[in-house]
Amino acid sequence: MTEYNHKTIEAKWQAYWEENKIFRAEDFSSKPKYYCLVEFPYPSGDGLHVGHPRSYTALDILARKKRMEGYNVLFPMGFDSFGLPSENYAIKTGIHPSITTKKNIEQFTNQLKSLGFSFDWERAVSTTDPDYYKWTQWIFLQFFNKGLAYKKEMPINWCLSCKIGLANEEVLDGNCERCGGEVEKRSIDQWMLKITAYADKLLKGLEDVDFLDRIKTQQVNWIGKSEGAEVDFLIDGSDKKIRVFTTRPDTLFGATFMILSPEHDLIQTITSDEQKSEIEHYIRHSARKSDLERTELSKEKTGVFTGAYAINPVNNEKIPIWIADYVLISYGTGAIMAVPAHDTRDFEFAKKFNIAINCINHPDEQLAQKESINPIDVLSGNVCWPFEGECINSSNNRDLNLNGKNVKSAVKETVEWLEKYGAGKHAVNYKLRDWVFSRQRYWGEPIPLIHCNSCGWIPVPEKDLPVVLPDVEKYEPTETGESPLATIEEWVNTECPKCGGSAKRETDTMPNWAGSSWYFLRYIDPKNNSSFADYDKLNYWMPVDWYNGGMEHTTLHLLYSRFWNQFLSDCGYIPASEPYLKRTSHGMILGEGGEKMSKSRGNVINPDDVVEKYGADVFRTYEMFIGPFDQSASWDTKSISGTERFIKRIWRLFTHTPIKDISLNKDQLYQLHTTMKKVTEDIDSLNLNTAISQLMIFVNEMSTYAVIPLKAAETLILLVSPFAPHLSEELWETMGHTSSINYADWPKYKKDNLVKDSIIIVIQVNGKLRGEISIASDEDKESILHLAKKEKNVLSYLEGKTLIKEIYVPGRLVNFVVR
RNA sequence: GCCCGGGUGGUGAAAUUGGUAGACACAAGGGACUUAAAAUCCCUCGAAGGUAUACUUCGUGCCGGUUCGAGUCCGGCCCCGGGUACCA
Repeated sequence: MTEYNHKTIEAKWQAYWEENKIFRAEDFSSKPKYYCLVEFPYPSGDGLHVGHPRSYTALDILARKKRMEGYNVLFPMGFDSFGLPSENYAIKTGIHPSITTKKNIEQFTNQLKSLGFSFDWERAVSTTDPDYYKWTQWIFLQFFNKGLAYKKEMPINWCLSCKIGLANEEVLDGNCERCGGEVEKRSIDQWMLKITAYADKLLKGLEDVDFLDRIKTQQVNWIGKSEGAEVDFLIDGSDKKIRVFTTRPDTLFGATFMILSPEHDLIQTITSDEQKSEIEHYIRHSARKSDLERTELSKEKTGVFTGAYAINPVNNEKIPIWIADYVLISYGTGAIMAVPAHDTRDFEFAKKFNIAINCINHPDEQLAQKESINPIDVLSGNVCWPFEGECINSSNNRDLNLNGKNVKSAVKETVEWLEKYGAGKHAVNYKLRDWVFSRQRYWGEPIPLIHCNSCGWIPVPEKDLPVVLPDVEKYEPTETGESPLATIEEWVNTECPKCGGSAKRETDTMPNWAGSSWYFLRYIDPKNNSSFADYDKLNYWMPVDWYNGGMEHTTLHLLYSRFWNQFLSDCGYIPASEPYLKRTSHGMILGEGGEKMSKSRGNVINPDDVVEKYGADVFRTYEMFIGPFDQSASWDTKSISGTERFIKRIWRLFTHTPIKDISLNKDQLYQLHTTMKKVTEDIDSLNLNTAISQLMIFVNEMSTYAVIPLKAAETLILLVSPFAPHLSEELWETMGHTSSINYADWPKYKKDNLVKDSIIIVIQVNGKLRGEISIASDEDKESILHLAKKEKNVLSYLEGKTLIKEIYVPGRLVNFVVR
């Protein structure tokens, strides 16, 4: 037998798998289905990063094991190929993004194939493929038809020197990423998707799925549901009202002023003449502030008095109305009632501008002590108390008396009172905002709408989809901030599908998030021309059983794709409302120094080099052995030799030691079945580092055998096969098997074999280790205690002492408590 | 500030969820084979004391607690990483 040569072995089996379509997922198979999903990559010009295979290898291992366990596994791969780098490259070089994209996809495909992943390549999709984005556009039209897509004026990041709209990730520290120039906010009409209509459903859906807790928490926080009340304040000397949202209606008696956001539309109406110029100045000033400044300068509160007063509905007191930019137009109603005694931000503001602070909530004594706050200071208005307490000074002569009540019941009672007097109502608010779905860019899916002056916005008829991206010569957005598509007159000018009159196409394109919001559905039926995917096939495959991806996608991508799935499910196109049963996230692979890999740091590891030198099997095993899957890990070139030795040791074991069909002794059975159990369970929980270490233990053990029992050899190779599939296929074949190891039965351990003849019992005296004894595994408690007491070192600790207690933990230890 | 993770040898990490802390590896040191090197194999490897592979003490970020027994549970604190940011 020759030396281990990864190049010939890996090439041989990769070709075999492809020719024999070993990993093809079969629609409607009678086997139970299992849908394994990894996030598809953006095919960047840099090629595959060593971080990509971490997720792919882990789920590949799972997929391979599931196949061996008799599942019909769907494990697909595709490309999220719309993206800024291709477009920026086109702006620089004039090379069409589709050419760059095609080239990059080819490179990625080759790289992925060289790693031996068991993807069903026949189902590969690419979001830039018109056959794919036809359905992205179609889904958008479903949103439009259901009234969930609407146009609204929204700010974009505008680079003053490039004259181009920038994505948020292209703005670095308030400046343009490529020219370093100044970036300002500019408002333009943009398409929005009403994800807020699904806020509750997205929240509720989390109850039924198995996501890592921290992922659930992130989703919950992002949606940010808060309950409270909307309260109307009359404006003194006007018929207008200011509506505010508050989570603490119980503090209404402590409201001593109001604040409108600088963008609030009542400002012009209510501002007094003498305050007008100051107000206008403040509005202009805060509009010019970038997002960065708003947050950086967040410490110091600013604001201006409008000259107007509002009437507090619970006590009819006149309170001043201010404007301040710490109140955001995008949250709630863009206006607040300020209760400085019980809100830290309002407290800061009141202190700075000398506004009254009325304490109406007596701190809970215990809590106050914990927070080291003296209630006296709160009562006098010197310290803010935003926590739990008891209402004081909170009653009026119209049946509202909150005094003595805690926060919860006071909130309830106030809301009831407000509703009775028509001054407010129970309300719910979300941090989640509607999704800005327009980009003024070339390289994205065209939004399939046509604007007609007489009919308004009309969808492109389904038969005319996809609206294909036309060729352009220049990829830069225009002087006006419109998409480069706007300059192609023959494309823009079209007929109204409804009245036949002249009309114009929408020139905005969709964001990068669009294509990835439903790709897991297209894998199920990637060639379908009449619908995005066949219902029966969806019914067979969905939901995804296990979805793994990066932690960086656990808010937006996860939320967006759940939203699309829920929506399509509500429309009756998909059976299940939640797309993913289980979601995990892997940690990043960092450079050797523990820093992020980047060209500028010069610490980038190219997976091709590793495969060339060590082979795919070593690379895969190394990445799984590197550390706990959900935590980040630093690449360590030296450590690869550990897994390299492991792989080569298996090869040598099979090629240099005789393998005979002899039975295993009791100890060998114990070792084998312990390994079967550990590896099986560890793959199921993706604890792949410990699965590998158990395999190493077993291989080390087998190296001491003079003759290897056939059963042990076969079982080992089956257990290793998901990790090192090429090596395993090769050895499986040399052992005389004629069919692929991929469909061999996964080994099942027997409990009977997990017992050893003799075991070691540890003996402690007062909790300290003093000795150990070897006993038969069925030895009874009495004789174990008896033997333990006789152990010579233990004896010296028992002599002259009184035995108070004997503790026996079966199969583990004995502890004598003495005095 | 808030919400998550995490802190264990020189290094990456294990630890059956309260029961021998450091499995499995890397690095290091020593040895075997070899003309030599690579590869391979064997031994040592938390710290201190001790001739010792006897044994003892200390040791899982820090302080305290619960327990026969704590890396693991409870209370308080410090540091590191990620997410988020005036959300009323």
